[in-house]
Amino acid sequence: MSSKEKILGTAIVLFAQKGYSGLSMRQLAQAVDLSVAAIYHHFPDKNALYLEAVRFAFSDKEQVFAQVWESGCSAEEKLGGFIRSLIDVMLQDRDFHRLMQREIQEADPERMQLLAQGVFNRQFCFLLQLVTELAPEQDAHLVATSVIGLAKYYIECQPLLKNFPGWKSEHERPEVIAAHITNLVINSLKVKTA
Amino acid sequence: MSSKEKILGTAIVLFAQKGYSGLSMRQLAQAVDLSVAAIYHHFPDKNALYLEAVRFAFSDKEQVFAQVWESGCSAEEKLGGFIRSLIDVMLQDRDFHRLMQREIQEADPERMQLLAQGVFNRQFCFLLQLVTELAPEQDAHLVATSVIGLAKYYIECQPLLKNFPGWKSEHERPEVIAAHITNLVINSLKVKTA
DNA sequence: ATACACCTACTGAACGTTTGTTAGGTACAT
DNA sequence: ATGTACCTAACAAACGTTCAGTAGGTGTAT
Repeated sequence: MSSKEKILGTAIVLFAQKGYSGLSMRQLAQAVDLSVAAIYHHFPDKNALYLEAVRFAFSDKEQVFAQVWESGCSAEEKLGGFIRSLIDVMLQDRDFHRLMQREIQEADPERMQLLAQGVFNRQFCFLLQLVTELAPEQDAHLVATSVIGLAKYYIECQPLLKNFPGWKSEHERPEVIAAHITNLVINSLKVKTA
Repeated sequence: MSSKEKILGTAIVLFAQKGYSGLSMRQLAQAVDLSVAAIYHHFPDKNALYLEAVRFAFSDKEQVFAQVWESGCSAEEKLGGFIRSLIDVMLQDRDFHRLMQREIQEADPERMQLLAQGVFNRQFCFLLQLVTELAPEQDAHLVATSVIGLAKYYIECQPLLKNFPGWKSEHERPEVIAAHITNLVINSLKVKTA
């Protein structure tokens, strides 16, 4: 692995942990066992490094969902598979997820467009298509958004949710969360809406 | 309004905007038109100021929902009213909402407990009760969580969602979001689950 | 083969600025 | 006179950034 890749990989983890202004170039340099100036040899400044790290983290998430769409399952099963994959990706790559969260929080319009078009567009379109197939009379965008929102919330709010009454340990198992969301959405789609 | 309250009120807004390490004591001092030392007269250090600001922001959200629970509506209508209030609160007090998000992101277990018990407990219990009433055979915690998660996601991801295909401008109107979520959940509850 | 030029990857030390924090003092209440 | 609220000015430390320099590899002319 090249130094540049090592810097980017480490930067993802540390930016996700500490945020942009929370991570100093010296801390990053120490973490990759290089001098500060060596980082400046590879990147013009801190901001460019951050942006490249975000892009770097985005670059390998496409193929996880491909097998869901390409499977010969029914539309309902595909929806279940997608939800399960979504949760798995978020749970496995928590650094990526946290970086995402920070990006969304900052809500820079330009970067939001980059994110939507450059990263998630394919998956969202597939999901949109699936929802339309399952319930043509519903607002597909709203439903698709709900699917993603539900999955996202369960992952990121788990530390908080644990402290509410009614919580069970099975609620942190991905298959339980996925099954609940899938049920919720599919049941809702079965009922004709005004 | 006392200086201390002015400091806390401004700190909430600025911490929400820039994060803990993103806001310097000098910036805060300038924003409240005081010297840095004056802030240190009221608070021992930056961390204590932050914690007190978070508590300060938490202190006035209880009564918004009271009228929903105390209304003589049906359970279904109450759920709709709760969801609508939830969205309104989040939209109106975006600083509070962003501070919350940052807290959740940091996920300090101790603070999560403080949040759950000291701030949201009453509302969550009411919601739990409502869900149990509407669908006794379902996992009330999971359903209640879904309600909150859906509302939260729509608010915080709107800048991203705008860039996906199928988005309509009506999707940012609180009554549309509330109606969609209410429909989704109520429809789902009507169907008996395995 | 060898000297020279040139490249990339990197270092150590320093630049000026900003950071959190504090000491000492003033103005004005009680 | 005692305390509260605030100031200016300074502290050391950490910050992003730059600069001169070096070690090692590669290609080229002699």
